[in-house]
Amino acid sequence: MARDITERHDVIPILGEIFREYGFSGTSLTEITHRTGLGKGSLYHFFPSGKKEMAEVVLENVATWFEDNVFLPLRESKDPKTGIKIMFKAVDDYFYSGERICLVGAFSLDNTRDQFANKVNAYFTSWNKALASALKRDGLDTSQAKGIAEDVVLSIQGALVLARSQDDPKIFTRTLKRLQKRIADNAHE
Amino acid sequence: MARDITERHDVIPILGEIFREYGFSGTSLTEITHRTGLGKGSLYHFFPSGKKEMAEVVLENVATWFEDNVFLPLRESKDPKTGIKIMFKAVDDYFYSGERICLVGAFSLDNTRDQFANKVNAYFTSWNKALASALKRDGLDTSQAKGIAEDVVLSIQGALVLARSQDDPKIFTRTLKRLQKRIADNAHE
DNA sequence: GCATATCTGTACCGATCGGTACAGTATATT
DNA sequence: AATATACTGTACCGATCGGTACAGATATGC
Repeated sequence: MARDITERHDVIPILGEIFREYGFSGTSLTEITHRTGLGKGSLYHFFPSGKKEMAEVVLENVATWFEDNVFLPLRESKDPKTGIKIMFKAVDDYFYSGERICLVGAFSLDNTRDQFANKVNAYFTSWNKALASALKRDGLDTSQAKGIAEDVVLSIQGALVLARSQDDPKIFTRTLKRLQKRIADNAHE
Repeated sequence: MARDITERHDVIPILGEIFREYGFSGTSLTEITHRTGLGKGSLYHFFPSGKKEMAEVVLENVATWFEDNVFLPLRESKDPKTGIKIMFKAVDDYFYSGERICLVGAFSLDNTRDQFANKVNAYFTSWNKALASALKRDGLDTSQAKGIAEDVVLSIQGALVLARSQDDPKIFTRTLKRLQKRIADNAHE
């Protein structure tokens, strides 16, 4: 036996960055072998079903990260305001203040959308619901909470697209601030 | 001589839809020959530089459509409110009320971003500036106008991403309404 | 109707795609 | 040390990639 799971685990973040850069169809195994330092032999040992499995694992990895660091605090923080604060901090960290794009967002525009539809859909749904629940516990009525949650989630995605296209990460950080203010303004009405 | 430019012109919208569906790297010439009904011979007659030229032409086509139907009204409508109204209507039409994604947005997340960076960048910059100018003429100060313009443009992009991922176009139409209301609320403050 | 220019189908190219086969090497267990 | 299991490098596969060459069809101008 050997390092087994550990090496596989180490490779996942690298795979994530590659898929982020090139998309699913744009990512070649050659690129993967170069960046990971692993030959095809190792790659197919760790991911017997090939490229698709790699993408699925990466997607799951992203999902659990957000579950632990974003959705859970939103749902279960004693003070919902704290949960929301944690969310914005985590999001800012995760996307390197706008220098990194959202893998899930990228996959949802690709034709890969069909192949990974469930996971992509679940990611955004979870986020939306978790945020809406926090907003409700903060005193907003259901429809208000849903509306603002949707607005926030979609603005974050849009900000990432725009920041990328303009090569200006500040668009992202500005947007995050604007959204936090919007939530604060809506809360004490 | 023959139909010449006319046929080439007819093919562009089809190319646009294909690139929208598959992204740049995901689109194959085989798919293009199938959907357009043109063989490689014709394709390379009309677009001597191949796939990249096709994408560039499509991108230019999108840009001029938005210039004519969105940016120009925003900049030059006598009543800025009318210009903004025209924008929202045109955007709703263009994206089939959320059933169609933004080609430019998709390209800005792909690795193709590097190849088409200028055009992608220009598209969003023009939109932003045109909308900000309309908002200023409507009485907002410069920084307010810039902020709201950015917010609107990025929200539209985000709404398209989310609508696609959730397979729910209503997210898009809802967002458009919300944005119009936000502009109206900000105007008479 | 003949010449000219425009278009198009087909066959083909080298390169690269994702994926497989498998012998060989490392690592652990006993 | 022997054996079993986990890993890895390499050679190779058929399919498809984007792109080219070019002969033949089609249309236009005169």
